[in-house]
Amino acid sequence: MMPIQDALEALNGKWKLLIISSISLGNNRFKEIERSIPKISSKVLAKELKDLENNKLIKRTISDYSSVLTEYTLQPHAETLKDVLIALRDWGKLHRKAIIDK
Amino acid sequence: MMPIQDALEALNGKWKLLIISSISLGNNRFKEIERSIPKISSKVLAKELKDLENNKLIKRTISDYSSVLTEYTLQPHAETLKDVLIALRDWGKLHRKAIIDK
DNA sequence: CAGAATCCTTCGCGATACTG
DNA sequence: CAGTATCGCGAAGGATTCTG
Repeated sequence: MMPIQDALEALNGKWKLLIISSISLGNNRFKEIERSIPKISSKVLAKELKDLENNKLIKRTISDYSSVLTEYTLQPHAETLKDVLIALRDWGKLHRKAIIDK
Repeated sequence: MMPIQDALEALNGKWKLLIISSISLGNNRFKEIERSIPKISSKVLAKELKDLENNKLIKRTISDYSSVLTEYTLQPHAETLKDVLIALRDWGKLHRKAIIDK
């Protein structure tokens, strides 16, 4: 039971897994991520990115003096989350069939 | 992306997956579930159980006129969530090692 | 572009007490 | 036992504006 609780705590909120998924799909810039996730605001995105960075799930790299080229990449530790994402995505499809569509 | 969002929406909050996990471990009565999840309150549990029922993830069965024998069981549709739970639990262990312990 | 600042509203959730 | 009823706080999140 406890490991699940640990995981849920690190991934709390409705955004973190989506952000990780987005980055893993090749969106590495702030605006790219923002555009890839419908309805997220820049404020929330900034905050979630910090959380993820603190939890060592992503890495922030500033490769430009003017900070216009900040990039976010997954840490190895987040790579292992892909199994979760896959399972979640598979279930999401089933769920949509079962509930949302009729 | 969207299926993940669907899944996250159905499983929102920090309790639903824990509840499903608990039921899958054999806790079928209200009090059993409550006791198995540290820190959850009866109010929150009642509300989450309703949500899960509405989403057809669990089934509520009253087998006594005085409602003292209510039981909660997983719907087939929730069984497919076990892959998510397994992935999450595996990752939770890693995460604990990586972050929480030093 | 990549955010920070501010203001404001909603909501998850806890605490406590009560009911059939 | 299996919940319901109230109260209330703090955090999450939306909208908008601003900055280097």
